[in-house]
Amino acid sequence: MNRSEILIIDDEEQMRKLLEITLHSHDFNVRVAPTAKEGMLLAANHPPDLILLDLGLPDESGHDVLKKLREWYTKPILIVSVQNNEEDIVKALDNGANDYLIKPFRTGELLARIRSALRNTTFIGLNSIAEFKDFQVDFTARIVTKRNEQIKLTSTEYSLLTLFIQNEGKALTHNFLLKQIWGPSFANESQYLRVYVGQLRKKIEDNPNKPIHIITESGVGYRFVSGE
Amino acid sequence: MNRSEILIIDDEEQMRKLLEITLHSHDFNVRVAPTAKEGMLLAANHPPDLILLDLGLPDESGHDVLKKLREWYTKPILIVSVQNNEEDIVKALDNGANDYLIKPFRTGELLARIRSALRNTTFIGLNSIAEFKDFQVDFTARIVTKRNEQIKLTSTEYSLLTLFIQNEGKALTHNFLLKQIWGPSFANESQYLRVYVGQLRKKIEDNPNKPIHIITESGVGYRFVSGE
DNA sequence: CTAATGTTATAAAGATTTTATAAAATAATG
DNA sequence: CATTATTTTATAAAATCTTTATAACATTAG
Repeated sequence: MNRSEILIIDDEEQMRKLLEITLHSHDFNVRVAPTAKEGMLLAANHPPDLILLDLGLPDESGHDVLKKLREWYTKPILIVSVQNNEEDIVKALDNGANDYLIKPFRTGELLARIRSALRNTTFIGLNSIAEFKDFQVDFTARIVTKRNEQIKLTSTEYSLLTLFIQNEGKALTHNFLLKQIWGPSFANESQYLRVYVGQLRKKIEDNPNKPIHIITESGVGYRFVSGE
Repeated sequence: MNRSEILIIDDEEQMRKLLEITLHSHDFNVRVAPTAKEGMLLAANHPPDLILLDLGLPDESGHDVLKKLREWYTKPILIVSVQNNEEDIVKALDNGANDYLIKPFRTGELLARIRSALRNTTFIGLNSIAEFKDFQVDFTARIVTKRNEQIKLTSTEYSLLTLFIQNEGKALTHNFLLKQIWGPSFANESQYLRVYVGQLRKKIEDNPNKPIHIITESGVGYRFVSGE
């Protein structure tokens, strides 16, 4: 349940298949795109937890795709490329890539680098658990517990909660939350947020009518506070 | 200036020198340690912003050093090793290393990977706060505090206060304030301003009748002064 | 000094926007 | 196909913003 989503943007049929099978067998949900255009569209409409990006795409330079993604996408992007020259590597890393792997790569290493990158965004540690007065979140196991009872969150609810916890104390605008969870094209769908904040409150707040964790900032957005 | 500090733990004299010179010439502050023991001591006494760790140390396995460091050290650790086998790489990454470079490496790539690793951690927790004698504003969290009590401002009130603070000391005309907050078509609605200045004063001034921060400039507008 | 005029302050009523919630319709998943 | 999740719609409630009314204050002319 609640697997991390990975988007693969690569034009080689064989490579896509290999990656898809490998990742799927290691408990990731996988989406694939053979072109820059499709990749960016998929990312925008359904932001994944991590993107594997090939530099050699048929319709657009991978470097450009990287730049465009980084205008709004904040989670890890790993480059997977046959290019083994320093110029490409440095350029990609400086444009916001989190890692750069050269094809052909070792499967185990790829998986380890993916785990490492995912860990760094939730960044609290190797076995990270966020604890609050009345509930806790185990980021590595993706499990939310309230008073020792496990709570079932849908993947959207879980992403939203994670985003809130990562920005504890800060007021987050509707715009920001929508872009991060649903993608840039959903920036005006405030109603989505209301529905999901409501569902989250129902699940994690003792009294959903008087929330102590997810506070509404009228006209602005929401703020997560740990409470204590 | 504020350069990032990097700790190098490597037993090869030549490698240490090379890294030290390279990093120093790229505006990093560098400390070096030739052994695991010295490295961990240095890290503990003077935590750097990033650690470059060689796996082949004379006194202790690099993997063990990594594990021990990760018990408390949360910033990036980059492995630099001659070992090019998958087992070592996967083990290091899963033990909390942020990256793994194989010697000999390309200098430009190393620097780019260091920049990348630093980028992913440094943006956490740089918040700008404006402090005044009796109240303060945290712009990143959007929190206004008065004598340690949090104050609730509506979004218009907050915008107005922000605008005042940004132009501290200057007399701001009605026209300017109205245009900035409500837009150019509201330039004549001075009454709006009176209402909102009144509400702001009630919330941030000790004595709203004798304001010390938001001063009326009759016939002109208002002036925000820090007061001390 | 007093009245007249222009400016500012404050409370409160009315209008609008924003938010919460349930529930139905649609889509995705296994 | 059955189940679960997401999107969409509808409506009630809450919060905020706008507008009005009135009072207070200051300045200047007579």
